[in-house]
Amino acid sequence: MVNDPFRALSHPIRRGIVERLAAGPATVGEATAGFGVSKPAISKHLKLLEETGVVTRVIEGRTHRLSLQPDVLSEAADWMDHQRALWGRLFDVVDDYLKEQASS
Amino acid sequence: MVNDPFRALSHPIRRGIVERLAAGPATVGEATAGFGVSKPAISKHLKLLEETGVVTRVIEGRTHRLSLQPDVLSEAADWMDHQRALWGRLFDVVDDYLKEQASS
DNA sequence: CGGATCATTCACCATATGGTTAACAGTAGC
DNA sequence: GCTACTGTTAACCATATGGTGAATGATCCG
Repeated sequence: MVNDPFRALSHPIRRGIVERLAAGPATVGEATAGFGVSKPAISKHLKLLEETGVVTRVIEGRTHRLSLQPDVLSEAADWMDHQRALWGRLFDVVDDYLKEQASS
Repeated sequence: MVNDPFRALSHPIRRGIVERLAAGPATVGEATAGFGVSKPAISKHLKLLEETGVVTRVIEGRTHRLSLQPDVLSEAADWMDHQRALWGRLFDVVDDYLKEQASS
């Protein structure tokens, strides 16, 4: 995981931004309104989202248009799916283990 | 997202631990061998995994048995799935947008 | 030109994260 | 009891993260 999308998603404000961009591209103002932090704070979150490749930016005049980069997020989604497939079989294993403990 | 599983997954060593525990419960030694960091470093990662609820620990004699807590990871997996469902429709939107730009 | 708007960078601060070595605590086994 | 083993805690350090107010850059519009 070169770009570490999980690092990008490890802060609630950044997840909020991703949620809004999942509905389609938006400007910085649109994508980040109402988080209750200052603009420099927002700028830093956007910088990290860009560095990790989760978001791309196109400057249009004085506004910046942000877009989600699905490929990078898919890395994270795929990893999660893979793990879930494995731990799905785990419920039984844990069950067995607990029963074994209870009977000993 | 109270326990912030994404925070737990934001470090490669912690993801490595989760990957191993996805195959079933293991002791600290088993789950964390070969990461090339000291034992205190491992202890800290485990502490965070426990605090976020991703991993639970049962002390058995002098070893600690670690287990994955699927519910907490499911929160993250579900969020990712939800976002993916949304951004899946986005490919077309982005396509349209790029075409519009190219033709203007 | 001059002001309003969108957003960033600068300088600064506090806390979190990630790592180390050394010491400690508990358990197992001879 | 003593030693080996499993793992944590303590003390420390460097860097990253997350926030602020003030200043700056760039564009749009009257």
